[in-house]
Amino acid sequence: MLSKKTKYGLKALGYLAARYGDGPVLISEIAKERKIPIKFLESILLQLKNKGVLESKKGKGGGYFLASAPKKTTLAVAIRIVDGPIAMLPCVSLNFYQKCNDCTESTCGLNKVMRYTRDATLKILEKKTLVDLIDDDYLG
Amino acid sequence: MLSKKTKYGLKALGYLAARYGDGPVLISEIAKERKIPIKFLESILLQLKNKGVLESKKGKGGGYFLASAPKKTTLAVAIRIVDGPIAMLPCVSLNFYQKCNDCTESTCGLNKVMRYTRDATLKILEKKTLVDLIDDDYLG
DNA sequence: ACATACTATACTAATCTTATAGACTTATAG
DNA sequence: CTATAAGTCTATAAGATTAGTATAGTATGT
Repeated sequence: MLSKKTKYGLKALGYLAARYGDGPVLISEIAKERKIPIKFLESILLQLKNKGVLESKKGKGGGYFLASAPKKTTLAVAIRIVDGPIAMLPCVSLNFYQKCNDCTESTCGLNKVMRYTRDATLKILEKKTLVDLIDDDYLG
Repeated sequence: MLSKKTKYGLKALGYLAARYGDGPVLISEIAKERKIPIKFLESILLQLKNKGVLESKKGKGGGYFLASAPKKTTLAVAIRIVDGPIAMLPCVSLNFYQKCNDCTESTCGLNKVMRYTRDATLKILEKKTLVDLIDDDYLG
């Protein structure tokens, strides 16, 4: 399961994707519209900014906005920033790999199945982008 | 990510699948062979027994063994018992569903993507069984 | 009886999750 | 040039979960 933090992050990204091109959006607006605790949201957005997905503008008229077009950021990238590994086990993670110290990966049945599952998941999450997070009822 | 507990559980199931038909297998043997803390493993096996995946025999000559042929138990079933939901969000979980209180699921972009991802994952985990957990180097 | 082996309950330390609070910095409007 | 809006940074903390340990109990086979 994704953490609530990650869910909040994705919700916020969806909102910013829908508002892409409108200039900076207030944290408070996102928090209110998506029902996310504002202080919690602040740290999530900051994290996404530090990783280059978002940009921000300080001061009056400031806020957050996507660093690039919504279709440029995949969900795999977004999830990895906030949640960490996408794979079900460290020993099959591409970006957060950690060696199994209790088995031989080349012969491990579990490893094989989990690699297979990871590939299926990534096939989707690396194709889907922030565009796909925009709600159906959004009227821009 | 799956919890270590779940990984241990799957490892143990893989071991018992390889030993299917051999009669009861000692917890201590599984623990040693798969390098799992024995007391922790005990609770995992018990949980799998209570859910009908395993059976046990007490006393001398006792131990754990699969309740049915390895191919009869899917990984989806095993994972749900030890780890809980397979889906990435409660609002798209089939077995552990919880309503989203902050959005309308029918129009939510995130919901749609996560349902799609869940389906891809389940397509695999409901087809793969304990047979697939048997290590390549197992010589029965 | 006695050793073996699973069962049950309780406990704990560490970590992660989900926040909240407050001081600080920067930028714009007027 | 200053008041104020708005993001940034640091610290704190309750609560839940994870990963494991300890201890005593119950059933079984010889």
